[in-house]
Amino acid sequence: MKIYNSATHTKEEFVPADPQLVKMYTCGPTVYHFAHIGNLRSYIMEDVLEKYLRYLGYNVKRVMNITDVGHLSGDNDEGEDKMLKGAEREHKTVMEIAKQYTDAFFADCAALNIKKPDVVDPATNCIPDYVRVINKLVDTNYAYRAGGNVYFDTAKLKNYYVFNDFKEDDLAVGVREGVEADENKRNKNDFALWFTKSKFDSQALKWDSPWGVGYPGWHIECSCIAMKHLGENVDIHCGGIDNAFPHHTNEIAQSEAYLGHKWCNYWMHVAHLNTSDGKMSKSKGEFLTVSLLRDKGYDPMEYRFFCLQSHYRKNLVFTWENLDNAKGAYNKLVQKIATLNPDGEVDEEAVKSVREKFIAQMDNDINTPNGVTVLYDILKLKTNDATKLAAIDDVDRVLSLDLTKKAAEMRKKNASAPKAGEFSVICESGEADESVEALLRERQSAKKAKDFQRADAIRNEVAGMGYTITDIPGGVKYGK
RNA sequence: GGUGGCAUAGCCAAGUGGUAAGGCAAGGGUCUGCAAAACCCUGAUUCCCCGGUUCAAAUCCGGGUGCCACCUCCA
Repeated sequence: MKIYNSATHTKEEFVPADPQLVKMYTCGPTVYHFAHIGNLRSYIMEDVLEKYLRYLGYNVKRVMNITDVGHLSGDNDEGEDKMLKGAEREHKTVMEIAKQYTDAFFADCAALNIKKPDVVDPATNCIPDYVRVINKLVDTNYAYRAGGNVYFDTAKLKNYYVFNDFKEDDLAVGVREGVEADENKRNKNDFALWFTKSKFDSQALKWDSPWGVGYPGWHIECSCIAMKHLGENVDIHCGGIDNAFPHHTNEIAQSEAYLGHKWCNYWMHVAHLNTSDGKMSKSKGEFLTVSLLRDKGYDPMEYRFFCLQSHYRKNLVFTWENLDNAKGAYNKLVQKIATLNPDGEVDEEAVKSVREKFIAQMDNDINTPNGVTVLYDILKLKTNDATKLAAIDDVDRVLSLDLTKKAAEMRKKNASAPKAGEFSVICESGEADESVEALLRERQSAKKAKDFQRADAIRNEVAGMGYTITDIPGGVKYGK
């Protein structure tokens, strides 16, 4: 498999250090609020990567952190910790907030068929690891104490800027308003490993350490949690593109300074889901969550399909119109699959050749748009339906779009349809409505009597109530 | 200001030197009392612009233009 490695800016053949086991690390969410669907885009694409590696026969150990400490809040920064801010907003403790939104995050993931990583570890669970690593960094002079805090000295590294060709002098500090340079830092991009004093003193969770009571910096979390569960090297580290600098850059700096050797071989960064006016955020515009999508009548699978139709390294613009486009395409696809007859013998050779085609596409830097196209190729195949269904199931182990499951549901719904000789009224979605059904029966009588004016009038009336109706052989379907 | 990325039909989107996949929408047809659904058919002389390399460029090179991201935290 070839994958684009942000660290080298090229597509490279993926070769794990241990051919039997891929060690994968993913930056997890900060659990101070619900995830928005842009956050979830990254996790969907990383889920595809993980499942694809398994599909290829690798064992995968995937680790994810949960950030529940030590995170500055974003815009409107008044010097508060994000977690604390969430707690104040909802009149709960920080730990309650962490639990609530961790659960909400994994519920969203489940709805989107994102597999839970093999190991999930909250940052607050790993304090001794941070202390051990920071201690060594201080001993080896990679870190220094200043103003009560411990900082990493980026000048000690030959190649600090891994992902971007930055020159330190050109970097603007405090590009946005309200951010002041930290006087304690020796170099512009030195970062805190441990705080005992910061511009805000309201941090709720604090721990004892050799440098005083305080809490860890954000970057040290991921390095230590990765080392705790994956050992001294990581094959592939994933995250949103916004994390490349400084977060991942800092992870590399501290990990390699601590270990004394190369730490992670491949870096996968997922581009952003934007709205028409830029980066999606929780505070700007509509707060787009999985539950909002559901409230608006979208199935989470439709959103997953929307994401898969686009390449992970390309910005994707979210508009309701674009989502409708994906919704239509997804449902049309399921509908086609629902017409396939599952009885019959599977042609294993044909499934194998579909598999090869799918691998050829996905091997090229996880090309999911082409992976999805394979589904359409399958439907056009000159083979029996059972074979097509088997091929779809095989590919869907990676895409996880619940295709045959949804198709079976649809088939079942259609099976409850009209019995011969009588006229059936079938409610497709929403609550069955007696008055609508009576109207539809009246429409049928009108049609029989060739009173089409009356029949159309009834259709308009029912449409006015928010229903769409579809005539089918022997009956009529209606739904919201 | 610096750095990185992107620019392909109404929309989503693949394609990294050999003459523009796929999907959605739209239009036409079949079917239907009319619709809807389903099925069939129809799309870019051209890939942001201008130069260059080459027998051959959407693909490579140079120069523009536009958009996005990062440089406080963010997926």
